[in-house]
Amino acid sequence: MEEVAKVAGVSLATVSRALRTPEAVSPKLRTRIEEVSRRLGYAPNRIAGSLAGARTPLIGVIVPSLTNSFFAGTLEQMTTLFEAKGYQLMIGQHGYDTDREERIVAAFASWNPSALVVTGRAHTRNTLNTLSSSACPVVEMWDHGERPLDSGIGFSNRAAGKLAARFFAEQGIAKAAFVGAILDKDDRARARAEGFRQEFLHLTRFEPLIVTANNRELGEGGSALKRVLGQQPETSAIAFSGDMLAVGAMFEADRIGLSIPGDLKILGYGDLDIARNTNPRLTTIRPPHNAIGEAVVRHVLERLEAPDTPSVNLDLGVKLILRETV
Amino acid sequence: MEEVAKVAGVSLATVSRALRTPEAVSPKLRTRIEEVSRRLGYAPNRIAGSLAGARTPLIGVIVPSLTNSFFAGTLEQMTTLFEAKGYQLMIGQHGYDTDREERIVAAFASWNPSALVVTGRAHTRNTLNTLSSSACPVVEMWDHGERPLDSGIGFSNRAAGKLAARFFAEQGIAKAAFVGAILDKDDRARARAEGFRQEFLHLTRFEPLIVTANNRELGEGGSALKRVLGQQPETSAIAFSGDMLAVGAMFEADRIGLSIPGDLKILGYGDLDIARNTNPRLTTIRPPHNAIGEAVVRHVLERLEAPDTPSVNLDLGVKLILRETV
DNA sequence: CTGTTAGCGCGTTCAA
DNA sequence: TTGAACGCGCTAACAG
Repeated sequence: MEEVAKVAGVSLATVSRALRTPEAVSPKLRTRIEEVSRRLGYAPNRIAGSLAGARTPLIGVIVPSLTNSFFAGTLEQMTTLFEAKGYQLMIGQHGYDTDREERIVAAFASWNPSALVVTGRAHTRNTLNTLSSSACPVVEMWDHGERPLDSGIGFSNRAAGKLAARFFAEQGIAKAAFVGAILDKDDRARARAEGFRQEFLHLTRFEPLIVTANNRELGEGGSALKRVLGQQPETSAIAFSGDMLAVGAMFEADRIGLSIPGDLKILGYGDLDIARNTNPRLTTIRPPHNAIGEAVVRHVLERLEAPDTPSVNLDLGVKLILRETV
Repeated sequence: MEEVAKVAGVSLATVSRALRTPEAVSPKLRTRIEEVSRRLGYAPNRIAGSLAGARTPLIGVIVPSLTNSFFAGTLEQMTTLFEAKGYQLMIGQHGYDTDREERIVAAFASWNPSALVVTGRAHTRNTLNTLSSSACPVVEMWDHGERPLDSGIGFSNRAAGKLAARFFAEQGIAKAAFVGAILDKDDRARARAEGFRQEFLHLTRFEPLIVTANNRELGEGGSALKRVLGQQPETSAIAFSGDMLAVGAMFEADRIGLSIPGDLKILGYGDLDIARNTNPRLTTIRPPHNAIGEAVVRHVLERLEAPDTPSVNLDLGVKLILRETV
């Protein structure tokens, strides 16, 4: 910056102003400075800028997994939208480990970002402390519940589970099952499983079978199907915690000669691209993935532009996408 | 920090040392300072630390897309490995737009990170300038070619395309096609397409049909199949630039009553989880996804620990995974 | 091993 | 509209 100032024949302060708040500098100086700094390939040091300015154009976002297409989609969307406003995303990933989340939140907070976005509502006490003592807007996304720490934008996973149960119950199904990936770690999947169980029991008086899959990938769907059929052979409908598991089960059903939906009804969750293309096409529950990303960005930007904007707590709801597997 | 120093009865420098280089402080002071800073909930300001220390525990990684499972996988792996060494990933995503890449690289460089990792070998002149004038190790990953800017870790996509062509040619196929997603933007897919075309022509004297898909998703695989069959009805083998497209084509083939591999042979690329589970199981080419992530991390850490470590240019190769669709 | 001191590169007052 | 000066919070020399 010193060099730019020297070449342009102005002071450091003027260079800073020309680049940061151009309207506060006379047009001729401004263009000269801009020209010089371009010619010299000057790139301001953001570290110094942030230290002096006490604000960082950084937004911390923490998700459980980058390979989960929901979070990847939300992140891709948020990256693009925030980038357009000059903010940079710091992305963290904790693999459904709340202790790791704690460390990541602490690390992010120490960059004092403009906003912090975390996934879900289950955090350690320390995470909560760090989050609430950081002087920026905090959004808990992908989950809806009472009293978020600051703002909450998501939907009720429990309600999504209930929706599935109600749908099965209305079809007169008695023997149902829910297959969920890593239910011990993924609170959202667990909430869906619990909602399903509770509502199905309530409506039909039958206890559904709950089976845990070891991951959310296709192959596990096939083995989970075998386990379900082993434990409860008369099962006539299965809800899955993810479309990939459901599709894996469809492939397996095909292999063992089970027809869908005749012999077995299958309900997915996620409405991934694949759900529209299987044979038969997969009936599934669609979470508001895009709406979440957009709402988070919109809300954060509002808070940043008008700091007195109040927090929100939004339930964006889910939708049943009726296709051919039920 | 001042408060911690006061309460612990030491100077600022000692607090800094106790937290940064504990071995340089006497055990009793160290424990006292650690205890006080924990009690006070002191979190060092990384911005200030980086400005003073002239090093940032930040590694910039730029990929074309977060929703592409390859990059997501590599990122997930790199996040975990780097985090264990105290580095934080800054993740950028440019959507196959080199101008956007240019802006992201510039933004990242201005945080002066410990290392910069970009995807591929095609960059704008400005990107190249920024990259080479940044004082940190630079890795171009996922692509292999001559003379990387600094280090290169990947494989030859052209060779992957040739492998597919050779495989088809050996089966005595005359009418083949290559379906690639957004070939106009994705240089790696284009390199595979070109390698395929060149080698197939060379070995069989037949020009293969090259078809561009609009995205890399399943639905497009189905429509691409229809287009291929429309333009070249006798096609007996198709290579795809991604497994998802291939699976979409398999679903569509099923719908129109084409048997695989009898009527049509299908070759994927990626060896995603789904490839092991379709009926029939998908024959595919596996890029060294995990090896890339590991090699990048290992190399960067070496360079960071021993700055005189030389650059590398690694070709990690691909592998044909023989299953049932060819 | 510990304290004192001098910046790191910039944004932002305050005067001019 | 511009320039001089200060300080953001910390680390790294240096001296003790």
